[in-house]
Amino acid sequence: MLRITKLTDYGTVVLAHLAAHDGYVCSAADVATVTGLALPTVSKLLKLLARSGLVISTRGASGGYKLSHNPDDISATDVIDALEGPVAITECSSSNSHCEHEGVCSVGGAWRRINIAMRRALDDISLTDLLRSNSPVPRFRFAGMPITVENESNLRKDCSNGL
Amino acid sequence: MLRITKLTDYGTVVLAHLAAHDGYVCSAADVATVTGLALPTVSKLLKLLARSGLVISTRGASGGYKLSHNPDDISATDVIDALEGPVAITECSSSNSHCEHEGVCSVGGAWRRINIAMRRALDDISLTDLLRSNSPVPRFRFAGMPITVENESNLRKDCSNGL
DNA sequence: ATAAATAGGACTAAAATAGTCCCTTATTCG
DNA sequence: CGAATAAGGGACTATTTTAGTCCTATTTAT
Repeated sequence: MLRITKLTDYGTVVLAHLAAHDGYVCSAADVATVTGLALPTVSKLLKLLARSGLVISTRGASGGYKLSHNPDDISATDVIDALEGPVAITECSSSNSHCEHEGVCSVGGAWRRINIAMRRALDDISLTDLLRSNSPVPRFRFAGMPITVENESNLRKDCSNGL
Repeated sequence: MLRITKLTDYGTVVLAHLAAHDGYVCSAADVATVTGLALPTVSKLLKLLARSGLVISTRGASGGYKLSHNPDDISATDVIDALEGPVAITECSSSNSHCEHEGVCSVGGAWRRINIAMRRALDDISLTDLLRSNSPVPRFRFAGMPITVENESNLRKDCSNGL
């Protein structure tokens, strides 16, 4: 569970390479050679990353990619969203799906709430954090269920935003 | 991303039913009828939950299932582990797999560390929390990267334990 | 004995992921 | 200008994971 896809993992490697060459454009071929990943895969990754604005592309000869922001300003959530799209933790949690068991479901979106909370936690992890090799295990503290209940409209807004 | 499977979601519904009938054994058929889930599916879920010790089964006529512990003492991690098995956040993060890109991987298990941290956070969420309907979005605080680096043997222990 | 249950596993179908390839468009450089 | 380089977009296949069903064996109450 809580699995990120291989592609996201590779994506982080690719971003790491760009971060290491801050400011300089690198072609997909360069990245593939250095990272040892297959070119078509790197190509696909960079296209996705470019589309979501994490990297800036330059077309044509001597073109390539570079990070659009400082690694400190790219969050783990950004990377995941770019490469896995807005996916929900459960079927029912995506805003426009309707669960056939809604009538009898006694879970009531608990997992969805957890997912929202996790995403918020991941917002605070930057690409820099991800790259700091041998960094220790981060700490997420479960700060409990707040007293104030967020109203449903807030939840939905979160969901449509890619939870 | 961070998706739990449908089965885990259903599993929570099933556990909710058992929690609501605390102490009494319920047959898979009962649970299926009340929850509206298909019997074969409920059956499969309960078998898995029994195998991992979350529920206790009684065989034979008038047999069935009941929770093995108080809902307060069953964590979200328990449920996930029971139904999805020890799955790693990335390929490389499972202890006995070897990543073909290890030599050039500059990510160095960052996602794995995040996964470990998340699991720890989920340890603090109980089945009771999950069932409290309309409960607010929980809060996980990213408490940062600790100064003290956990040594590798500790990490491995965590991993083999299903990270 | 018989009926009611779980245990275990095999099996099929559906969905998500991974990975590759082809063609188009833009840009540089000779 | 034209050739080479590189990204953009999308289609497509294969693989893996997940979902869901079914069959047979075993256990236990009546």
